[in-house]
Amino acid sequence: MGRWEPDARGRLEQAALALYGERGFEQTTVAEIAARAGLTERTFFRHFADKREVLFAGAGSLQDLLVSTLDSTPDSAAPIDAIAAALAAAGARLQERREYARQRQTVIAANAELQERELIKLASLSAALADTLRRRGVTDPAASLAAEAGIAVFRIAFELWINDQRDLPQLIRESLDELKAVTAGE
Amino acid sequence: MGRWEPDARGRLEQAALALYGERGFEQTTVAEIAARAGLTERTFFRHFADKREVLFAGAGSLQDLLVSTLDSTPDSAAPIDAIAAALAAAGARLQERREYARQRQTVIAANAELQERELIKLASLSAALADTLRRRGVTDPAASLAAEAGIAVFRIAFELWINDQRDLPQLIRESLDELKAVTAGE
DNA sequence: TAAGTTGATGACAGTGACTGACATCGACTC
DNA sequence: GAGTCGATGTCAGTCACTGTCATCAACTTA
Repeated sequence: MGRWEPDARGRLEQAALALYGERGFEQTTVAEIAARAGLTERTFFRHFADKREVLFAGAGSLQDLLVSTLDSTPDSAAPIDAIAAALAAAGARLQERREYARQRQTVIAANAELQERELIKLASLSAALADTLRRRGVTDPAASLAAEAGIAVFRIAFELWINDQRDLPQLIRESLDELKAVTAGE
Repeated sequence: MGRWEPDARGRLEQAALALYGERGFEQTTVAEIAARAGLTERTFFRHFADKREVLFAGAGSLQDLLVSTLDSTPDSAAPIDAIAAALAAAGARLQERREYARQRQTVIAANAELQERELIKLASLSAALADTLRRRGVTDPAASLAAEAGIAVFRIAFELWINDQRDLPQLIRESLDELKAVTAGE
């Protein structure tokens, strides 16, 4: 056995989610999280840039999945449909950890600072999707708009999924159809 | 003359924007802002909830303008078009203080924390617009989607406006047309 | 196998954002 | 003239976050 218990990072993530759920984000100190994980406050900040980031560690891999799915979508698909397909794939991945996602979302919904962090992660996803579209030859502002609209669709569908029990990829497709109906103008 | 110089809040806003522009947001302490305004740190926090909020004091009145404009739009207009009209009105107001808006946006663009705050303000705008649509009888998720899509249109148009010299309400209308083209599916 | 290196962690002091409690004092009221 | 009020100042305290140096098991290399 090593000098330390393994997976310090994972223990910190678990301890943080548990404590944020029990007492709330603001009422939890980083020192308490670290203590529950058997570590010190200083070590927490070596693994996570700040107190919020511990809830968003998985965002990077989700973004990778989104981009690679979008990249492997045939160019024949319209940009907004290609994005929706990528979002549906990401949605399927999220759905595998429904209980975790729900618990995490409850914590985020209870705190404005965490919502801010979530919004900037979604904006980062949007930027990555727009970049990928541009590499496929989609010009701006169409690329940015398709990405932003896709993220909007995802947000709406995700919110429905948290409350209902329905299939997230399906909700994403339905939300996209709603958006198409809403924007079908003049 | 009163006991204190007038408009302490306004002086704090000016001092903060100037200092954030000169040295950057992180390199500026609240004590420095207060000193430049002839006040103390404690007084800063009586006027603004935190160090970021001093840049977002005008968000409330912009939201009021948006909502009242949307409220006075005839029900015959499609939801997305009513929202675009409200956004164009808000755009016209922003355009009256172009240089201020540009300076402020430069500061925000240079700092992730400020971008987070801006995103949650936009999300709040979106929620207010969706609420207003619901009061007009638009059902969800169409109301939320129209509001989110509208905010996406606004973001894209605003970014173009900062860089170009073109008319912001016009850019908003053009971005909406782009969105309609992008989402015109199958 | 002894010596050196590495990488994750601990210990500790320091800065700055933010808060609560209390004091101050000109303006305004009666 | 006494009392109240509202904006500000003062001060002590908590906690997020950072820089620096020490520790020590595992790994490397001669």
